Amino acid sequence: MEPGHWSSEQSDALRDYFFKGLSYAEIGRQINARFGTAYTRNAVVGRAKRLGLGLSRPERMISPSIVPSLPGASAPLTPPRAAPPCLNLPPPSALKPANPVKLRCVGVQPRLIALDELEPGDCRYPYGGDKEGEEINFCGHPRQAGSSYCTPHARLTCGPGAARTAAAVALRLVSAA
DNA sequence: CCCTGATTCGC
DNA sequence: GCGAATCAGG
Repeated sequence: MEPGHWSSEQSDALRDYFFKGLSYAEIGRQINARFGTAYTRNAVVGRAKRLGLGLSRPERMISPSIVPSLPGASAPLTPPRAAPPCLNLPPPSALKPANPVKLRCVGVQPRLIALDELEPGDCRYPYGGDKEGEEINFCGHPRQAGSSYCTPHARLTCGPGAARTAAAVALRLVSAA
């Protein structure tokens, strides 16, 4: 895939991901993973803005700016998501305090390759298998050289004190090509 | 420190 | 038009 020109597929994917609410970085990773491209989040952002997506967004993370809150009378509209009561509050007690391997990788679309279908070079990040006896599938995205995981999962796995050298990053680009 | 989005600037 | 560099906030 020759960079420099966004295909309709990629633009569509970009729109889709963006509309879905994914962040630019996640969109970039997704598109990169799906199309084998190497778009950075900047590229995604720039493309999105030029594409006109920058204007279409009900509300983003823009919080501090113009708050038309007038003192006195200001409640013309009721809160959109006015959930009746707050009864179903899942206190920590009911929830599992231990969240050992809860995936934070939002936006990563695992192919959920079974073990026997898993090919060498596929990311071995486990999906499922939370319960004993359940089948464990794997991410299946192109894994990075020297790692058993793809880029997003490698980031997740190597949180503290993991060997993340600049060479690995460089290799990533090479292997991705 | 990490992340995020948004803009600017050079190609 | 494209993307990296850069800025600015969380």
